[in-house]
Amino acid sequence: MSEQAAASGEKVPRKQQQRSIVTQQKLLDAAIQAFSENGFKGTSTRDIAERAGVHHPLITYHFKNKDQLWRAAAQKVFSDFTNSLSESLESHRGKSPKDRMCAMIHAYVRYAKEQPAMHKVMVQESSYANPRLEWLIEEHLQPFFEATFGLITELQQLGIAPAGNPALLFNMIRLSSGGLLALGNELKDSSGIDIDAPGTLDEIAEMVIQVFLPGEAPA
Amino acid sequence: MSEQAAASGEKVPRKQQQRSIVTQQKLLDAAIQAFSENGFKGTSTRDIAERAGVHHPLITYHFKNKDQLWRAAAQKVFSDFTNSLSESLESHRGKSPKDRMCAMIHAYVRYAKEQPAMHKVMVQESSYANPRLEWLIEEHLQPFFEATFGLITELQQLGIAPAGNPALLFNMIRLSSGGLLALGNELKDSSGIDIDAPGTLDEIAEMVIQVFLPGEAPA
DNA sequence: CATTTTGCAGTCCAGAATGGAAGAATCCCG
DNA sequence: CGGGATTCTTCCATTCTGGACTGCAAAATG
Repeated sequence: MSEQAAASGEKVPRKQQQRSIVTQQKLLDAAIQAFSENGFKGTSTRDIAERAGVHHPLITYHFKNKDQLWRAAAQKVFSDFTNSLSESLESHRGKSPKDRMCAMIHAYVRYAKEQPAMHKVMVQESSYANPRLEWLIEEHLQPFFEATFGLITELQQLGIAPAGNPALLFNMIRLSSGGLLALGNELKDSSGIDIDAPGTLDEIAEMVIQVFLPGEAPA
Repeated sequence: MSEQAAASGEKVPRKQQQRSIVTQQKLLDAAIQAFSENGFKGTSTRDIAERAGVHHPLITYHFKNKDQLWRAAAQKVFSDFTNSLSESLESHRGKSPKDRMCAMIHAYVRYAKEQPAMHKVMVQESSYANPRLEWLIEEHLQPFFEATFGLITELQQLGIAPAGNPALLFNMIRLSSGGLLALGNELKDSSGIDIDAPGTLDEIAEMVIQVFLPGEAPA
């Protein structure tokens, strides 16, 4: 479309400069960090800019306003997650439902460690009804959840996962996996669990599997 | 000590007036609500005062500052919880470990519904190391957790709870129970789970029990 | 290399949040 | 009912917040 536009006399936009990409990236990373620590209301654009090492009016320039910056940051977190997940699922295509679910849990735990902001942001935005929560659900949670409910139901029919409301079961799995990583700072002092220790991540994933998928896969 | 002080000539403080107690209560309730919605940084003392229907300098008067108000609010939430829990445990004294744990889970779910602020605040304060988190752990979480680890270990030895790190297991139970209620706003739209529907609370508790305590109690 | 667009620094503003001072109203207790 | 403590209200100075604006620097394009 844009080349056609050029042919028809409309101005064609120049390509984005490298330094601009770097600035946006720095702002997004800082925003994810800040928003996950202090929530939307509790985060000032100046704080984000400072973390990014950038003058604060650049936020207006690159993202228009605080709300759009939040959306861009959330978009990054969740699409990175989706990529990470589908990569993992890809390599387990054709395997048994239990294998696929196990792969999913491992991927989820791994990403929750790498980006604990994902879980934190979900909890924070769920605190009260707001447009960001609606956006989050529609854009990212719904599609992912609905795709997974099917797998859960299948596992229940195979006797691998316990019976009951699959949506409830799925959310418990999600909270057990993601919640632990989001609580990182607390767990060390309250329970002696060090999520940075090597092996802890796999230990968590394996325990989730053991608890939520206790049945053996049929031969 | 204070009566002796009066005898020895020191001035004895007058008793607190009723209206003062009411004001403090209103402020505490408003604070719990506000802090759980927007976190510590995201909450302004003026917002709290407004929710409480009270002039904002009264916060300074009654609680000295925002930090102390937060502590008083958290204190209320957690000691209410502790009371609710020990009441439930009291009525199951002498029962089997599994019965006691089941009672605990039901009590936890019930309280998490009544006061979702408890879970939200824990997640929010865990976002980064801070003095409030330290206080929370030392004052409320540590004691509760350590008391429960023993019960979990016992259940594992009886073959009722799955093997593995008891601290990890306990935290998964806690997150599965409390997390669902804290996500209330999200679950309805993302998963079709209505935590306000009658029976949902028991359904959650029963599923947690089914998943985390699958073994039968020995006769 | 000249021109034009893109990206950035610095400044500014109106409104909101903050802590706190000072005085008025209310209530307890003798 | 009066003195003294408690509780509340009004007001202020300072800082913070999101966002707008201007002009300069840097890079892309021909």
